[in-house]
Amino acid sequence: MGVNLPSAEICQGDCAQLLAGRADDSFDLIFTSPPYADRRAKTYGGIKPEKYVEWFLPRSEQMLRVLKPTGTFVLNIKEKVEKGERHTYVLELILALRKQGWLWTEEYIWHKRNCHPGKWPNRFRDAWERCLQFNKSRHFKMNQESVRVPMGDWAGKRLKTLGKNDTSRFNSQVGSGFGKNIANWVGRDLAFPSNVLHLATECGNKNHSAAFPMALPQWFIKLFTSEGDWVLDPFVGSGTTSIAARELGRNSLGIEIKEEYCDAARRELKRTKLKTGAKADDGLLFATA
Amino acid sequence: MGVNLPSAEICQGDCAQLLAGRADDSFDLIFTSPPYADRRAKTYGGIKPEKYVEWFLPRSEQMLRVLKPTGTFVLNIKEKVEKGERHTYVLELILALRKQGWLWTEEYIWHKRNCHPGKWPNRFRDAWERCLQFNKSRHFKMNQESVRVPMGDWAGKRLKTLGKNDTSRFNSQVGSGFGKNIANWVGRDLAFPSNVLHLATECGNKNHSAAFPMALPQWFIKLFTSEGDWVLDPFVGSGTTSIAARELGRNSLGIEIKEEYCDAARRELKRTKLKTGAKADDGLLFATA
DNA sequence: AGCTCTTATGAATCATTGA
DNA sequence: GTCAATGATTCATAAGAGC
Repeated sequence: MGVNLPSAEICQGDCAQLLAGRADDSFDLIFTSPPYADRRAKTYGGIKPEKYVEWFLPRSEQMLRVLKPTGTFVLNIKEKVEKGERHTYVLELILALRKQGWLWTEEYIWHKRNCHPGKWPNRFRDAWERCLQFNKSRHFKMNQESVRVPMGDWAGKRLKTLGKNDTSRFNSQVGSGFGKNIANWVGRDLAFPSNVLHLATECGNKNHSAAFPMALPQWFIKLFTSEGDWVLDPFVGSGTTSIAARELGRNSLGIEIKEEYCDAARRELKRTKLKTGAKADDGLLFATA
Repeated sequence: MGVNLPSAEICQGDCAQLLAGRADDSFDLIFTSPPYADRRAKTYGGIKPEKYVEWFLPRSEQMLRVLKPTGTFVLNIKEKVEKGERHTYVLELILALRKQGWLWTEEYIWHKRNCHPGKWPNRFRDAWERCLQFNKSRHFKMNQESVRVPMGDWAGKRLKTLGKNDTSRFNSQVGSGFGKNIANWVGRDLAFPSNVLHLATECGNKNHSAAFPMALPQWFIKLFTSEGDWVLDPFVGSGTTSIAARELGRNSLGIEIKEEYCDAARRELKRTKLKTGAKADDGLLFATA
């Protein structure tokens, strides 16, 4: 039993230390939402915005080491407002991570469909967060097909009768067959998404208030890993990333410094739905540093 | 005639020089979409990404001077991809503008509902651009009520067609600036928007193909100015910002280096619909450097 | 007027080819 | 070797034509 089941490990401790004991090139995806500056003050000692980059770099250095060359690092983050201004520590972090050896491949926008209510005289509600994609190499794994979305009625109409536009564009090609081109569209009812994700925040969740909805790590896990791959979240909080990984058949390691969050994450993981025939806690490893 | 009409001036030349002749503290809003690095090579000589900040700063220095203390500067920009990475010149520009004395108040996201098609092995289509808000002081003018939208899914549809409909309905002048049809909604629940704007690019428009839809400057003009205020676009292109300003009863100065764009902007401005009784070209000033 | 269907095209990006 | 030009790929929207 459990041989083909994904393992899910939750470790209590600081990822700066815990990752040091892990092997090089062992994870396919790092997805995380680190404690934002000045948030969770009790947990990480309240990182000051001015010290944020300095605090982050030793941790991202370990992440760079344990990530496979074809792997991806997705950082969900948003700068806070201080004295009426957006703080610049996220911009500085991006520049610093590039200096550390990361490639800044892309910036996805998570559009929070239902963002926090509130009103201020000088700004509107903040309805988006950054999902920064970093890589070790330009040649990383990406399963675009796994996140395709239903298309408009464009394709069906288009295929009935080809417009002049298609014909003329096609004619500009030299020496390839018409059928080859149109074959891409036959039976196609799914379109590739863009770099803007529309996800509602999960509100009204009693026990654990996660920083992001399950759908967020799900999307990136599907996109950047395959079944059996390894997912790491060095600031796993209440375990959302680990649960998403487990449900998708990926192995995972979640690191969390706060004991209560670890407990919550482990509880939730045990309740995770698995394939028929598996015991709920097969493959679960709950080590403590 | 024309006493209460907004003036609209289009000047041909480089804003670095032309702004030098303008008075301090004379504009309420600067809205612009500068030539992106390596784009519009024929017009601006194709600014190299590495040189972008250096190229921009003398111009933004003038902007800082001519902006009123309560005014706002909105910069629509997006970094290009180079060798598989997002370039960092926009991040560096934000940091440099702060050093120059600007406050980075907010970053709005323009979500392009119809972004450019295409497929690549390592990224999805780019569906968003930055609208960076900068100020001279924490105490700037902001008319939040002017951009409220009805609650429910009607809001999305309304925003989508904001440009065209508002344009044709403006003659009916309602204090809200939305046009008469919005009057139907007076008394219903209006909600404040968030910092994510959902607007389609205007494609398939033969006469003037603007980099951004009319609705984009319209939104910021309503938000950050009142009737009779002064709007500046130092890279006005085909005149979209100036037209939006004029239709909303704001005075405007548009600067554009390329003669053909100036001509197009002037043509469009003459066609702009105004309040009843006004001659179409009342208040228009088409100076050439 | 209100539909449907046709057509054009947009601040794109990457791999390949040629200078 | 680097760098510039070209071709291939792709989808949401609006204008316009036709009914």
